[in-house]
Amino acid sequence: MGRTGADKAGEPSARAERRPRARDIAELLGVSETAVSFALNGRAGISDETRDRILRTVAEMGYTPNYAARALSGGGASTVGFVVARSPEDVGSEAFFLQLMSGMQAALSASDYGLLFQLVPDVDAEVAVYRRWKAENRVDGVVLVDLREDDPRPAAVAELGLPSVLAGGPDPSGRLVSVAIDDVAAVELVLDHLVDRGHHRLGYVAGEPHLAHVARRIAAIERAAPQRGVTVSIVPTDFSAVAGARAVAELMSRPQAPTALVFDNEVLAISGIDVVRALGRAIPSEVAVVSLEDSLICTATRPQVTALHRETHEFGRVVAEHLLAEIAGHGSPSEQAPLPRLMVRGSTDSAATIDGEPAAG
Amino acid sequence: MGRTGADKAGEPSARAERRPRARDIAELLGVSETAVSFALNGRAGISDETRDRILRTVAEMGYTPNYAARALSGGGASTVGFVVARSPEDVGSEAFFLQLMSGMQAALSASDYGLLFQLVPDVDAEVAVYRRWKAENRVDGVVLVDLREDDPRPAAVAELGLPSVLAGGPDPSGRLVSVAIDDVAAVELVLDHLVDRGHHRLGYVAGEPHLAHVARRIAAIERAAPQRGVTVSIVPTDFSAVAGARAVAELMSRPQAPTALVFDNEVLAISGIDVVRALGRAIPSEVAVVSLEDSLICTATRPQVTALHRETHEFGRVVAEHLLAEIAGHGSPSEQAPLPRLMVRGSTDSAATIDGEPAAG
DNA sequence: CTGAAAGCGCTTACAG
DNA sequence: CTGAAAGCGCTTACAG
Repeated sequence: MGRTGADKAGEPSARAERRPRARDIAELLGVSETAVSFALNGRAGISDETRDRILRTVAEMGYTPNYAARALSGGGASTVGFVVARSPEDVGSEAFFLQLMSGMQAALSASDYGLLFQLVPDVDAEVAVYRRWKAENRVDGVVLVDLREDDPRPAAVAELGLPSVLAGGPDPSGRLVSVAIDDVAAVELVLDHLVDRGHHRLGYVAGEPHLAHVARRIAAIERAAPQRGVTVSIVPTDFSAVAGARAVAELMSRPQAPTALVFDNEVLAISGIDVVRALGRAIPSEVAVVSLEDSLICTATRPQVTALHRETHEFGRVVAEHLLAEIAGHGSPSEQAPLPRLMVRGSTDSAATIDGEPAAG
Repeated sequence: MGRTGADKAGEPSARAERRPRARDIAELLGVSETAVSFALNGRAGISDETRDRILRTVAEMGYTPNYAARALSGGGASTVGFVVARSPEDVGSEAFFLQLMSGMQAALSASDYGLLFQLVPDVDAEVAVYRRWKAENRVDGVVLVDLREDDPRPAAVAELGLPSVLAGGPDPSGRLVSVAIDDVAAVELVLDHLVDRGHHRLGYVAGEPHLAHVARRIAAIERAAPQRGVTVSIVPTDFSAVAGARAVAELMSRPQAPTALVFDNEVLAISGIDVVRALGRAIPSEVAVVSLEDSLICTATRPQVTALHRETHEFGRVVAEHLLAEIAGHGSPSEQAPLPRLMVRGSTDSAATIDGEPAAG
């Protein structure tokens, strides 16, 4: 290997830029390898002066420890894992995941952490991945999403002793540290907006109710609607466009049909809008439409769709920072994500301007 | 560590499910650790019978080698790297990346490979990541996307000896193995469709021309249009909605305004459509619209947007398989991705049905 | 506070 | 064809 191998193979240059090792730093400074390791990992047992000298040299030489050696000897893996249990199609339609990952990156690369990504069919496979990663010391922690009822993951990561943060909590069992989303306040924002515009009969086309956040939204809307003198009919779906269309057809055929429809996400919303149109009802004058998720899709329709907008990139950054704190052992308390903003567009307000167009049109 | 540590800490169970090591297999079978390693890595030097016995036991026990130990001792890292050099916003709007990754996963997890993902601001940062990954033996290979002119990456991965595959080639320099996209045929598909519908004056709102695939599309359209008696005006943009709107405004103000507009992607298309509408031109009767990328966005507009549709998930799977072959040392020849299909929708054909709605409407 | 030594679990020359 | 040994670059008891 190393020199000999490189020379034999006639590689680029004789003084091939071999990375410095901890031992090189130690020899250079006349200290032990142990001292270098202690300095790097913030352990007690060396003088402040020695620590400073070492850290300064490390910074100068741009030394970073070999991750494989660390992982093998029980140190950290400098890697965070992110597993998503969805079918490829479901995942692909959600810009959410990529934005979340890119936000996580912002925090992770600042700390020289890598992000190991995996897509699996279900949460049991997800747990199996965690088990393997833990056994191999392959990741230092994981980010969880899409918590559902009877979810095996909180117990699994606890048993494995795998640091983790739930993106989009809270965890009802209270076991997971989370960056939570205040679905109650978010739903109230939507209701107030609709009540303002004179709506008192709502239809809510929900997602899969065994997902924790869907259940929370349903509970929130059931609680907030009566307080505002609003009646609401809730139809759960599997998030598919077909189910969304069917739900709207059913809602609109009722004797007291709703005057406003709230959709769990924008895919449901666009398929619902088609049905409303096919029934000959005008948007927003006869039926108002709101999506609880925002994306470019909401601005592609005419009228554009009023939607709750989250700063997902920032959300991801905060999640990753919590995880890093968790990994470092400073337990970070659960936190609330900033409240989403309601982007008021033409589907609830005919006076709204089209995004990206000058007010004059 | 190990037993002692676990016992002291009072962990779950005395017979904590310690993973088997290569040595355990060797002892069980009465062979040397070397033999196990050779069997696992398909190296010559052991009898077929020994190899079979080892492999059978390995399968029975579900043994997988510790990745960190392998990486440290110069074996593979069982990991593939994927770096995207874009701003977080640009990446988030492209379902393409997530679908590509999910397709790659399909091939990778079948071979127990992980996917290390990183987002960086530019290709120079990307090269720096490759350099570090290579020095640490952290990945066995990488997937490249978004090749541009004067791209430093082909030379860099070659110099580093880092196996790599270009998703969406070909590489004009011919250095990279690629899964290429036949932009010529794709563009011809679009032109034929438009000529069929009687269009002879085209406007092409292109992306950034220093991206290789954009340059290829521009060249293809410049070549194919005259062959069909079509004139085409090309306006490059930076892919932003604002630039798209400006391009359309400019094109439509020309004395001989185009009767059909082709957009490099759907984000450009939806902002272009707004401008066409604002000018009072009807789609598709006065101006036809085609997007060279498809997504849910194209089905959210009215009329829906005719678009070239790729099987990105399958594309990702093929890319990953090429990379695995590359890593294994069986150089895999470059390949062509299957031709995209043209999804004919209302923006070019008023008789087209709306996706997801029964023909009756 | 410091240093020499063992160990993590593999791979790979090298000698039989 | 096989086995004993060194080495990858760290971390961490353990003895000074």
